[in-house]
Amino acid sequence: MVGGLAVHQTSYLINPSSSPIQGSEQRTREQHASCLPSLNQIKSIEEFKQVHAQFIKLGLDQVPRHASELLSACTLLHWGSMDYARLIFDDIKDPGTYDFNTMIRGCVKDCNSVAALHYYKEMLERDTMPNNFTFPFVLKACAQLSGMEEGTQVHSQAIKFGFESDIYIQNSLINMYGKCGEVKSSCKVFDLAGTNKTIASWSALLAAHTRKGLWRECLKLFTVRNNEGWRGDDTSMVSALTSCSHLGALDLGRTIHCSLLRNISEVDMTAQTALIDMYANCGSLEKGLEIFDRMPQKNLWTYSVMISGLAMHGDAKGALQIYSRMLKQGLEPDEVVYVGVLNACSHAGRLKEGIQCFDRMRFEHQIRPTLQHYNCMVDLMGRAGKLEEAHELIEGMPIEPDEVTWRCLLSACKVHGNLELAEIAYRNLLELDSQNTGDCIILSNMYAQAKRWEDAAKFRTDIVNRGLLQAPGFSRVEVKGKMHTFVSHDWSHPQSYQVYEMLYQMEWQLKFEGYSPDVSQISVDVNEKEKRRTLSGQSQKLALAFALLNTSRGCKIRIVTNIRMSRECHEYTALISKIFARETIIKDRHRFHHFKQGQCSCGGYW
DNA sequence: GGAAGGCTTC
Repeated sequence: MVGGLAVHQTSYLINPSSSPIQGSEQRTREQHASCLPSLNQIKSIEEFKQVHAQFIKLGLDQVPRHASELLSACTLLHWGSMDYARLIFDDIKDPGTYDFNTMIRGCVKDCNSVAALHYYKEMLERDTMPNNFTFPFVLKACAQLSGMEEGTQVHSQAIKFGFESDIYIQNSLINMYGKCGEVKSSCKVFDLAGTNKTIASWSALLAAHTRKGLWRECLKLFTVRNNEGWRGDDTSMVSALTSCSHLGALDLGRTIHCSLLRNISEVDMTAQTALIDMYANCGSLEKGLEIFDRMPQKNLWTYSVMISGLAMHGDAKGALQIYSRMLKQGLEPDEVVYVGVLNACSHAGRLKEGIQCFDRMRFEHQIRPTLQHYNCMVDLMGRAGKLEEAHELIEGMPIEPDEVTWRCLLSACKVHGNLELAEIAYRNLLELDSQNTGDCIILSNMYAQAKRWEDAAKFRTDIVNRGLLQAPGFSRVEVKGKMHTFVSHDWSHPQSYQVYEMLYQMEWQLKFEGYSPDVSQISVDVNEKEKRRTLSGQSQKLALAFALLNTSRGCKIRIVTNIRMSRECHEYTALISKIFARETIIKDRHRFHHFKQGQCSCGGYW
């Protein structure tokens, strides 16, 4: 109805009552065809069907050129329909390379890569020669599938057909290997491209590294790219920003932000979202919020990133506000949004709201909870002290719990001192063959706290007997755009001597504040002095001392660590932030802690 | 005769 109306209103159609052309010469047909609307002006599939009917009436659908045009309009325009396109394609007596390419391209656009590969196969079976346009589409289908086997085959066929040095195909290959996680192969193709390289070659290469978690390498390549004079490409910058975000590299992230503003006339939504994520993940939540508030348009990703950012910083109120704004805007939340929302509740101990959101996700938004959601819930309940309920939830889950699930329960047991349930959690971790030394250490510490030294020691020897290696705890701090990494009792840094001297001064001042380290968390039965020595050399403290030495007053200190903040370290940092009047932001394995004037943003709940 | 490549959240 709507389509019909549109057609009559625009009146560029031939009067439907006029007689069809009976096999008259091409020219008459073409004259009629010229009265038809330009295919890319069509706004809906209904309208398209009417035009298609006219083509059939005029016999134009059998003219190869027109048939191809109809096909590509139907596959590629926003209203397009692959089901209908398939009918048109099946009607073409002898489809050419262009038609096959159109179908492959359409299937890829429709995210139906399997169908795309079928058309490619059919193309070869019918001896239709693929051309330089065919391979980018087919490779994109392989990339969508993460199909390394298919991708490699197509790669050899591209070589066989002589397209080895076509830069579009090379870029598609870099992308395909990247999506398959084969970064080495991406690099190989990239190197082979030599001076052919374009800006897209770089961005595909950077994306391949980011996807694989090779963030440092991504940033190194990004620097090389910049030094070679490539500018003004926001896709590459998005990959670089993502890497900064994971590394906590704020200074570099800021530099990229500046160059985005300098080189790109209009920063798009994806880049802005990546900026918000970078700022939030690097400890500068305010800056992230500022960008978020200024964005005239936001999509699901933007909201999602902002919610997770606020959650990580323990701002549950803010996260829930953004979540309602998102709903008000009519956006349908997805499972990732709910991971953020549940995390926010968990980090702030908002048990009631967390349970409400969990229900809303399942019943109102019809999202089946994933293991990640259940893990958030176990964490939320456990840390709020509802240990039995958390245990019940695990037992009743429709999915098998994993290591994370039991570890959430274990650490909640540690916080609330429930040894009995901790033992159950630990047994389950053993059954899952967990190789994590942290689990043994938690239990060992719990026994130590209960003064059950023998049991504590048993768990320590367990670590040795099972041949477990403790992943070294490290802390990173960025000073003048350069990352410095410290492990516990580290002497490898060139400034180590000064760092330990600073540490000594810090502890001296802490003593004046009446601080005495809580050594009860150390499960080895050694003397007090030895325990104190263990505590004072922790990587976070080394990083803190280093930052105090190398940054000026008024400058915020930002540290990223891979271990979970201990009570002792928390109290230590809070006091240092007061004594040295330095705002200190620490990102531990789970969240951010903002220390200011002796207080922490988490309010002691983490 | 006509078409093409790269990016973001847990």
